[in-house]
Amino acid sequence: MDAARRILENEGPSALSLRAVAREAGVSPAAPYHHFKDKGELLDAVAHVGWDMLGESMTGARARAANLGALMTEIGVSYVQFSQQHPALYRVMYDCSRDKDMLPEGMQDNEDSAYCMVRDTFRKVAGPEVKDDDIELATIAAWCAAHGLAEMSSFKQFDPLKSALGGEEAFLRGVLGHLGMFQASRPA
Amino acid sequence: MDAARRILENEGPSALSLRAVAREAGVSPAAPYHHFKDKGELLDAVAHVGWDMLGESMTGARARAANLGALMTEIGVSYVQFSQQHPALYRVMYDCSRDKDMLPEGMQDNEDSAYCMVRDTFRKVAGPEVKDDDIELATIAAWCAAHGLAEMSSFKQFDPLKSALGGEEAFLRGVLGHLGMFQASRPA
DNA sequence: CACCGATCTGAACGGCGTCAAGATGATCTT
DNA sequence: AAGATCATCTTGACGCCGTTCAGATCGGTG
Repeated sequence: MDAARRILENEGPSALSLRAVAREAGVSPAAPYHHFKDKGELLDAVAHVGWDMLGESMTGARARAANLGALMTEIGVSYVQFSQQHPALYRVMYDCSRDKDMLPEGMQDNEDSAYCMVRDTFRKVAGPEVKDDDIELATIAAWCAAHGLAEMSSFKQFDPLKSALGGEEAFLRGVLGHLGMFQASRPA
Repeated sequence: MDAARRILENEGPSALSLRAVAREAGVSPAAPYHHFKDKGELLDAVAHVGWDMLGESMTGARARAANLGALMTEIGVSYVQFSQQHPALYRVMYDCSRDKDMLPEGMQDNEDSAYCMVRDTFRKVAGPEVKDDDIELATIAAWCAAHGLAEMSSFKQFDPLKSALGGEEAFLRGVLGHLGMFQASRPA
Protein backbone atom coordinates (compact mmCIF):
# COMPACT_ATOMS: atom_id res chain seq x y z
CA MET A 1 0.00 0.00 0.00
CA ASP A 2 2.91 2.34 0.63
CA ALA A 3 4.17 1.44 -2.81
CA ALA A 4 0.76 2.24 -4.27
CA ARG A 5 0.70 5.65 -2.63
CA ARG A 6 4.25 6.32 -3.82
CA ILE A 7 3.34 5.56 -7.43
CA LEU A 8 0.20 7.62 -7.13
CA GLU A 9 2.12 10.66 -5.93
CA ASN A 10 5.01 10.36 -8.37
CA GLU A 11 3.43 9.10 -11.57
CA GLY A 12 -0.28 9.73 -11.33
CA PRO A 13 -3.33 7.47 -11.37
CA SER A 14 -2.81 6.13 -14.88
CA ALA A 15 0.48 4.53 -13.84
CA LEU A 16 -1.11 2.73 -10.92
CA SER A 17 -1.16 -0.85 -12.15
CA LEU A 18 -1.05 -3.83 -9.88
CA ARG A 19 2.15 -4.94 -11.55
CA ALA A 20 3.74 -1.54 -11.05
CA VAL A 21 2.84 -1.65 -7.38
CA ALA A 22 4.42 -5.09 -7.11
CA ARG A 23 7.56 -3.85 -8.89
CA GLU A 24 7.78 -0.82 -6.62
CA ALA A 25 7.38 -3.06 -3.59
CA GLY A 26 10.04 -5.44 -4.94
CA VAL A 27 7.83 -8.50 -5.21
CA SER A 28 6.38 -10.59 -8.00
CA PRO A 29 3.23 -9.53 -9.84
CA ALA A 30 1.16 -12.20 -8.12
CA ALA A 31 2.22 -11.37 -4.58
CA PRO A 32 -0.47 -8.73 -3.94
CA TYR A 33 -3.14 -11.39 -4.44
CA HIS A 34 -2.26 -12.86 -1.08
CA HIS A 35 -3.26 -9.61 0.59
CA PHE A 36 -6.07 -8.32 -1.63
CA LYS A 37 -8.79 -10.12 -3.55
CA ASP A 38 -8.12 -8.06 -6.65
CA LYS A 39 -6.92 -4.67 -7.80
CA GLY A 40 -10.14 -3.00 -6.76
CA GLU A 41 -9.67 -4.10 -3.19
CA LEU A 42 -6.20 -2.60 -3.04
CA LEU A 43 -7.55 0.65 -4.43
CA ASP A 44 -10.33 0.55 -1.84
CA ALA A 45 -7.74 0.31 0.89
CA VAL A 46 -5.77 3.22 -0.53
CA ALA A 47 -8.97 5.24 -0.90
CA HIS A 48 -9.85 4.53 2.72
CA VAL A 49 -6.61 6.08 3.84
CA GLY A 50 -7.45 9.05 1.65
CA TRP A 51 -10.81 9.57 3.29
CA ASP A 52 -9.17 9.51 6.69
CA MET A 53 -6.66 12.11 5.56
CA LEU A 54 -9.44 14.28 4.16
CA GLY A 55 -11.33 14.00 7.44
CA GLU A 56 -8.29 15.22 9.34
CA SER A 57 -7.84 18.12 6.93
CA MET A 58 -11.40 19.21 7.45
CA THR A 59 -11.25 18.81 11.20
CA GLY A 60 -8.23 21.08 11.17
CA ALA A 61 -10.15 23.65 9.15
CA ARG A 62 -13.04 23.53 11.58
CA ALA A 63 -10.67 24.20 14.43
CA ARG A 64 -9.18 27.18 12.60
CA ALA A 65 -12.51 28.82 11.71
CA ALA A 66 -12.85 32.25 13.31
CA ASN A 67 -16.62 32.14 13.81
CA LEU A 68 -19.69 30.10 13.06
CA GLY A 69 -20.50 32.02 9.91
CA ALA A 70 -17.13 31.30 8.36
CA LEU A 71 -17.15 27.64 9.34
CA MET A 72 -18.63 26.17 6.18
CA THR A 73 -16.41 28.29 3.97
CA GLU A 74 -13.30 27.11 5.77
CA ILE A 75 -14.38 23.50 5.54
CA GLY A 76 -15.15 23.89 1.84
CA VAL A 77 -11.82 25.54 1.11
CA SER A 78 -9.94 22.83 2.95
CA TYR A 79 -11.87 20.14 1.06
CA VAL A 80 -10.91 21.55 -2.32
CA GLN A 81 -7.35 22.26 -1.24
CA PHE A 82 -6.97 18.66 -0.16
CA SER A 83 -8.01 17.56 -3.64
CA GLN A 84 -5.43 19.92 -5.09
CA GLN A 85 -2.65 18.69 -2.84
CA HIS A 86 -3.43 15.03 -3.50
CA PRO A 87 -5.07 15.00 -6.92
CA ALA A 88 -4.23 11.39 -7.74
CA LEU A 89 -5.40 10.12 -4.37
CA TYR A 90 -8.58 12.15 -4.64
CA ARG A 91 -9.32 10.57 -7.99
CA VAL A 92 -8.83 7.08 -6.64
CA MET A 93 -11.16 7.91 -3.78
CA TYR A 94 -13.96 8.88 -6.13
CA ASP A 95 -13.29 6.19 -8.71
CA CYS A 96 -13.78 3.62 -5.97
CA SER A 97 -16.96 5.32 -4.82
CA ARG A 98 -18.35 5.41 -8.33
CA ASP A 99 -17.56 1.76 -8.94
CA LYS A 100 -19.70 0.82 -5.97
CA ASP A 101 -22.14 3.68 -6.48
CA MET A 102 -21.70 4.87 -2.95
CA LEU A 103 -19.47 6.80 -0.62
CA PRO A 104 -17.43 4.63 1.73
CA GLU A 105 -19.59 2.43 3.86
CA GLY A 106 -20.49 3.85 7.22
CA MET A 107 -19.53 7.36 6.25
CA GLN A 108 -23.00 8.58 7.14
CA ASP A 109 -22.96 7.07 10.60
CA ASN A 110 -19.35 7.15 11.70
CA GLU A 111 -19.31 10.07 14.09
CA ASP A 112 -15.99 11.55 12.97
CA SER A 113 -16.31 11.03 9.23
CA ALA A 114 -16.03 13.99 6.90
CA TYR A 115 -19.66 13.66 5.88
CA CYS A 116 -21.05 13.70 9.40
CA MET A 117 -18.88 16.64 10.24
CA VAL A 118 -20.50 18.73 7.50
CA ARG A 119 -23.96 17.60 8.50
CA ASP A 120 -23.39 18.39 12.16
CA THR A 121 -22.10 21.80 11.23
CA PHE A 122 -25.29 22.51 9.31
CA ARG A 123 -27.31 21.20 12.21
CA LYS A 124 -25.57 23.62 14.52
CA VAL A 125 -25.86 26.62 12.19
CA ALA A 126 -29.46 25.97 11.22
CA GLY A 127 -31.13 25.77 14.59
CA PRO A 128 -33.59 23.16 15.83
CA GLU A 129 -36.64 24.23 13.82
CA VAL A 130 -35.15 23.09 10.51
CA LYS A 131 -36.25 19.63 9.43
CA ASP A 132 -33.76 16.77 9.23
CA ASP A 133 -34.44 16.24 5.53
CA ASP A 134 -33.45 19.83 4.87
CA ILE A 135 -30.22 19.38 6.78
CA GLU A 136 -29.52 16.27 4.74
CA LEU A 137 -30.27 18.10 1.48
CA ALA A 138 -28.02 20.98 2.42
CA THR A 139 -25.23 18.56 3.30
CA ILE A 140 -25.58 16.79 -0.02
CA ALA A 141 -25.72 20.08 -1.90
CA ALA A 142 -22.57 21.33 -0.21
CA TRP A 143 -20.81 18.03 -0.82
CA CYS A 144 -21.71 17.97 -4.50
CA ALA A 145 -20.62 21.55 -4.98
CA ALA A 146 -17.31 20.96 -3.23
CA HIS A 147 -16.69 17.78 -5.22
CA GLY A 148 -17.51 19.49 -8.49
CA LEU A 149 -15.19 22.34 -7.69
CA ALA A 150 -12.50 19.88 -6.62
CA GLU A 151 -12.70 18.13 -9.98
CA MET A 152 -12.81 21.25 -12.07
CA SER A 153 -10.66 23.74 -10.19
CA SER A 154 -7.57 22.60 -12.07
CA PHE A 155 -9.07 23.30 -15.50
CA LYS A 156 -6.97 25.66 -17.51
CA GLN A 157 -9.95 27.73 -18.61
CA PHE A 158 -10.12 29.32 -15.19
CA ASP A 159 -6.53 30.52 -15.14
CA PRO A 160 -7.28 34.05 -16.38
CA LEU A 161 -10.03 34.50 -13.81
CA LYS A 162 -7.78 33.13 -11.08
CA SER A 163 -5.08 35.68 -11.69
CA ALA A 164 -7.66 38.45 -12.08
CA LEU A 165 -8.91 37.58 -8.61
CA GLY A 166 -5.45 37.35 -7.13
CA GLY A 167 -4.70 33.66 -6.82
CA GLU A 168 -6.00 30.19 -6.33
CA GLU A 169 -7.53 30.63 -2.90
CA ALA A 170 -9.32 33.85 -3.82
CA PHE A 171 -10.82 31.97 -6.73
CA LEU A 172 -12.00 29.15 -4.48
CA ARG A 173 -13.56 31.55 -2.01
CA GLY A 174 -15.18 33.43 -4.86
CA VAL A 175 -16.83 30.33 -6.25
CA LEU A 176 -17.90 29.05 -2.83
CA GLY A 177 -19.26 32.49 -2.05
CA HIS A 178 -21.78 32.07 -4.83
CA LEU A 179 -23.03 28.82 -3.36
CA GLY A 180 -25.64 29.83 -0.81
CA MET A 181 -24.77 27.46 1.96
CA PHE A 182 -21.14 28.39 2.21
CA GLN A 183 -21.80 31.83 3.57
CA ALA A 184 -24.14 33.12 6.26
CA SER A 185 -24.78 36.27 4.24
CA ARG A 186 -24.05 35.80 0.62
CA PRO A 187 -23.55 38.67 -1.85
CA ALA A 188 -26.55 39.73 -3.89
CA MET B 1 -18.12 5.97 -33.57
CA ASP B 2 -21.61 4.51 -33.70
CA ALA B 3 -20.10 1.25 -32.51
CA ALA B 4 -18.43 3.07 -29.65
CA ARG B 5 -21.69 4.68 -28.58
CA ARG B 6 -23.44 1.33 -28.83
CA ILE B 7 -20.92 -0.34 -26.54
CA LEU B 8 -21.08 2.58 -24.15
CA GLU B 9 -24.85 2.31 -23.83
CA ASN B 10 -25.02 -1.46 -23.59
CA GLU B 11 -21.95 -2.43 -21.59
CA GLY B 12 -20.72 0.68 -19.85
CA PRO B 13 -17.49 2.64 -19.97
CA SER B 14 -15.25 -0.13 -18.68
CA ALA B 15 -16.07 -2.28 -21.72
CA LEU B 16 -15.13 0.48 -24.14
CA SER B 17 -11.84 -0.79 -25.54
CA LEU B 18 -10.57 0.06 -28.96
CA ARG B 19 -10.59 -3.62 -29.84
CA ALA B 20 -14.19 -3.99 -28.72
CA VAL B 21 -15.18 -1.03 -30.86
CA ALA B 22 -13.44 -2.61 -33.84
CA ARG B 23 -15.19 -5.95 -33.18
CA GLU B 24 -18.56 -4.22 -32.88
CA ALA B 25 -17.90 -2.39 -36.13
CA GLY B 26 -16.83 -5.64 -37.79
CA VAL B 27 -13.28 -4.60 -38.64
CA SER B 28 -9.80 -5.56 -37.49
CA PRO B 29 -8.30 -4.10 -34.31
CA ALA B 30 -5.95 -1.90 -36.32
CA ALA B 31 -8.60 -0.34 -38.55
CA PRO B 32 -9.56 2.51 -36.22
CA TYR B 33 -6.01 3.83 -36.42
CA HIS B 34 -6.70 5.03 -39.95
CA HIS B 35 -9.40 7.35 -38.62
CA PHE B 36 -8.09 8.32 -35.19
CA LYS B 37 -4.58 8.93 -33.92
CA ASP B 38 -5.20 6.80 -30.84
CA LYS B 39 -7.91 5.72 -28.44
CA GLY B 40 -8.03 9.11 -26.79
CA GLU B 41 -8.91 10.80 -30.04
CA LEU B 42 -11.82 8.44 -30.63
CA LEU B 43 -13.06 9.14 -27.12
CA ASP B 44 -12.70 12.86 -27.75
CA ALA B 45 -14.92 12.53 -30.78
CA VAL B 46 -17.53 10.59 -28.83
CA ALA B 47 -17.36 13.13 -26.01
CA HIS B 48 -17.88 15.94 -28.50
CA VAL B 49 -21.12 14.38 -29.62
CA GLY B 50 -22.07 14.12 -25.96
CA TRP B 51 -21.52 17.82 -25.35
CA ASP B 52 -23.67 18.65 -28.33
CA MET B 53 -26.44 16.43 -26.99
CA LEU B 54 -26.16 18.04 -23.56
CA GLY B 55 -26.39 21.47 -25.15
CA GLU B 56 -29.58 20.51 -26.91
CA SER B 57 -31.04 19.11 -23.69
CA MET B 58 -30.36 22.34 -21.89
CA THR B 59 -31.66 24.49 -24.71
CA GLY B 60 -34.88 22.49 -24.54
CA ALA B 61 -35.10 23.11 -20.79
CA ARG B 62 -34.58 26.82 -21.31
CA ALA B 63 -37.44 26.88 -23.78
CA ARG B 64 -39.70 25.05 -21.34
CA ALA B 65 -38.97 27.32 -18.34
CA ALA B 66 -42.09 29.10 -17.15
CA ASN B 67 -40.39 32.30 -16.01
CA LEU B 68 -37.02 33.88 -15.50
CA GLY B 69 -36.81 32.86 -11.86
CA ALA B 70 -37.24 29.18 -12.67
CA LEU B 71 -34.81 29.24 -15.57
CA MET B 72 -31.66 28.19 -13.75
CA THR B 73 -33.46 25.44 -11.88
CA GLU B 74 -34.83 23.97 -15.10
CA ILE B 75 -31.41 24.11 -16.74
CA GLY B 76 -29.81 22.48 -13.71
CA VAL B 77 -32.39 19.71 -13.57
CA SER B 78 -31.98 18.98 -17.26
CA TYR B 79 -28.19 18.89 -16.86
CA VAL B 80 -28.35 16.27 -14.12
CA GLN B 81 -31.07 14.32 -15.88
CA PHE B 82 -28.94 14.13 -18.98
CA SER B 83 -26.15 12.60 -16.92
CA GLN B 84 -28.63 10.09 -15.55
CA GLN B 85 -29.97 9.14 -18.97
CA HIS B 86 -26.49 8.77 -20.47
CA PRO B 87 -24.24 7.91 -17.53
CA ALA B 88 -21.55 6.20 -19.58
CA LEU B 89 -21.41 8.97 -22.15
CA TYR B 90 -21.29 11.57 -19.38
CA ARG B 91 -18.32 9.81 -17.84
CA VAL B 92 -16.45 9.74 -21.11
CA MET B 93 -17.13 13.44 -21.53
CA TYR B 94 -15.54 14.28 -18.21
CA ASP B 95 -12.73 11.75 -18.44
CA CYS B 96 -11.66 13.43 -21.66
CA SER B 97 -11.88 16.85 -20.06
CA ARG B 98 -9.82 15.75 -17.09
CA ASP B 99 -7.14 14.22 -19.28
CA LYS B 100 -6.63 17.55 -20.94
CA ASP B 101 -7.42 19.56 -17.81
CA MET B 102 -10.01 21.62 -19.58
CA LEU B 103 -13.54 21.62 -20.86
CA PRO B 104 -13.84 21.17 -24.63
CA GLU B 105 -11.98 23.81 -26.52
CA GLY B 106 -14.03 26.83 -27.52
CA MET B 107 -16.78 26.03 -25.08
CA GLN B 108 -16.39 29.43 -23.48
CA ASP B 109 -16.68 31.32 -26.75
CA ASN B 110 -18.96 29.24 -28.93
CA GLU B 111 -22.21 31.15 -28.73
CA ASP B 112 -24.50 28.11 -28.44
CA SER B 113 -22.40 25.96 -26.13
CA ALA B 114 -23.85 24.77 -22.86
CA TYR B 115 -21.41 26.87 -20.87
CA CYS B 116 -22.23 30.12 -22.65
CA MET B 117 -25.89 29.43 -22.26
CA VAL B 118 -25.57 29.30 -18.48
CA ARG B 119 -23.43 32.42 -18.41
CA ASP B 120 -25.82 34.36 -20.61
CA THR B 121 -28.69 33.32 -18.41
CA PHE B 122 -26.89 34.69 -15.37
CA ARG B 123 -26.08 37.82 -17.29
CA LYS B 124 -29.76 38.31 -18.05
CA VAL B 125 -30.96 37.56 -14.53
CA ALA B 126 -28.30 39.62 -12.79
CA GLY B 127 -28.74 42.97 -14.48
CA PRO B 128 -26.05 45.21 -15.91
CA GLU B 129 -24.54 46.50 -12.65
CA VAL B 130 -23.03 43.13 -11.75
CA LYS B 131 -19.38 42.75 -12.72
CA ASP B 132 -18.32 40.27 -15.39
CA ASP B 133 -16.05 38.44 -12.97
CA ASP B 134 -19.02 37.81 -10.71
CA ILE B 135 -21.04 36.42 -13.59
CA GLU B 136 -18.14 34.15 -14.43
CA LEU B 137 -17.83 33.00 -10.83
CA ALA B 138 -21.54 32.29 -10.60
CA THR B 139 -21.39 30.31 -13.82
CA ILE B 140 -18.49 28.24 -12.57
CA ALA B 141 -20.17 27.70 -9.21
CA ALA B 142 -23.36 26.52 -10.87
CA TRP B 143 -21.44 24.27 -13.23
CA CYS B 144 -19.43 22.68 -10.44
CA ALA B 145 -22.53 22.10 -8.35
CA ALA B 146 -24.40 20.54 -11.25
CA HIS B 147 -21.43 18.35 -12.15
CA GLY B 148 -20.99 17.22 -8.57
CA LEU B 149 -24.65 16.36 -8.30
CA ALA B 150 -24.50 14.58 -11.65
CA GLU B 151 -21.69 12.38 -10.40
CA MET B 152 -23.17 11.65 -7.03
CA SER B 153 -26.92 11.54 -7.62
CA SER B 154 -26.78 7.82 -8.36
CA PHE B 155 -25.17 6.97 -5.03
CA LYS B 156 -27.18 4.45 -3.08
CA GLN B 157 -26.86 6.39 0.16
CA PHE B 158 -29.41 8.89 -1.06
CA ASP B 159 -32.11 6.35 -1.84
CA PRO B 160 -33.95 6.72 1.48
CA LEU B 161 -34.01 10.48 1.18
CA LYS B 162 -35.17 10.24 -2.41
CA SER B 163 -38.20 8.18 -1.55
CA ALA B 164 -38.91 10.35 1.50
CA LEU B 165 -39.06 13.34 -0.83
CA GLY B 166 -41.18 11.56 -3.40
CA GLY B 167 -38.83 10.59 -6.19
CA GLU B 168 -35.72 11.34 -8.14
CA GLU B 169 -36.72 14.72 -9.52
CA ALA B 170 -37.96 16.04 -6.19
CA PHE B 171 -34.58 15.09 -4.78
CA LEU B 172 -32.76 16.95 -7.54
CA ARG B 173 -34.88 20.06 -7.06
CA GLY B 174 -34.36 19.84 -3.34
CA VAL B 175 -30.59 19.76 -3.65
CA LEU B 176 -30.49 22.48 -6.28
CA GLY B 177 -32.80 24.58 -4.13
CA HIS B 178 -30.10 24.70 -1.48
CA LEU B 179 -27.57 26.05 -3.95
CA GLY B 180 -28.20 29.79 -3.94
CA MET B 181 -27.95 30.49 -7.62
CA PHE B 182 -30.52 27.98 -8.72
CA GLN B 183 -33.43 29.86 -7.24
CA ALA B 184 -34.35 33.52 -7.29
CA SER B 185 -35.66 33.26 -3.75
CA ARG B 186 -34.19 30.34 -1.91
CA PRO B 187 -35.65 28.85 1.29
CA ALA B 188 -34.17 30.07 4.55
C1' DC C 1 -3.76 0.99 -68.45
C1' DA C 2 -0.86 2.51 -64.50
C1' DC C 3 -1.03 5.03 -60.43
C1' DC C 4 -2.58 6.76 -56.02
C1' DG C 5 -4.81 7.51 -51.87
C1' DA C 6 -7.90 5.72 -48.68
C1' DT C 7 -9.08 1.79 -46.21
C1' DC C 8 -8.34 -2.46 -44.22
C1' DT C 9 -5.72 -6.89 -42.67
C1' DG C 10 -2.42 -10.04 -40.11
C1' DA C 11 1.04 -10.61 -37.22
C1' DA C 12 3.65 -9.00 -33.77
C1' DC C 13 5.32 -6.35 -29.23
C1' DG C 14 5.00 -5.26 -24.50
C1' DG C 15 1.95 -4.36 -20.67
C1' DC C 16 -2.00 -5.50 -18.09
C1' DG C 17 -5.18 -8.35 -14.46
C1' DT C 18 -5.60 -12.82 -12.92
C1' DC C 19 -4.97 -17.63 -11.70
C1' DA C 20 -3.00 -22.32 -10.49
C1' DA C 21 0.84 -24.95 -8.77
C1' DG C 22 4.54 -25.13 -6.16
C1' DA C 23 8.50 -23.21 -3.16
C1' DT C 24 10.11 -21.13 1.23
C1' DG C 25 10.31 -20.23 5.82
C1' DA C 26 8.42 -19.07 10.36
C1' DT C 27 5.52 -20.72 14.04
C1' DC C 28 3.06 -24.14 16.72
C1' DT C 29 2.27 -28.94 18.38
C1' DT C 30 3.51 -33.18 20.18
C1' DA D 1 13.74 -32.21 17.98
C1' DA D 2 10.51 -33.58 14.20
C1' DG D 3 6.72 -32.81 11.80
C1' DA D 4 2.58 -30.16 10.55
C1' DT D 5 0.55 -25.69 9.53
C1' DC D 6 0.15 -21.33 7.76
C1' DA D 7 1.32 -17.01 5.56
C1' DT D 8 3.95 -15.38 2.06
C1' DC D 9 6.16 -15.33 -2.22
C1' DT D 10 7.57 -17.12 -7.15
C1' DT D 11 7.08 -19.04 -11.70
C1' DG D 12 4.66 -19.49 -15.60
C1' DA D 13 0.80 -19.23 -18.08
C1' DC D 14 -3.84 -17.25 -20.17
C1' DG D 15 -6.43 -13.82 -22.53
C1' DC D 16 -7.22 -8.99 -23.25
C1' DC D 17 -5.45 -4.50 -24.10
C1' DG D 18 -3.19 -0.37 -27.02
C1' DT D 19 -0.19 0.22 -30.65
C1' DT D 20 2.83 -0.42 -34.73
C1' DC D 21 4.16 -1.92 -39.23
C1' DA D 22 4.47 -4.21 -43.59
C1' DG D 23 1.57 -5.41 -46.99
C1' DA D 24 -3.26 -6.35 -49.31
C1' DT D 25 -7.41 -4.44 -51.56
C1' DC D 26 -9.89 -1.29 -54.33
C1' DG D 27 -12.26 2.92 -56.30
C1' DG D 28 -11.21 6.77 -58.89
C1' DT D 29 -7.83 9.87 -61.80
C1' DG D 30 -4.33 10.87 -65.23
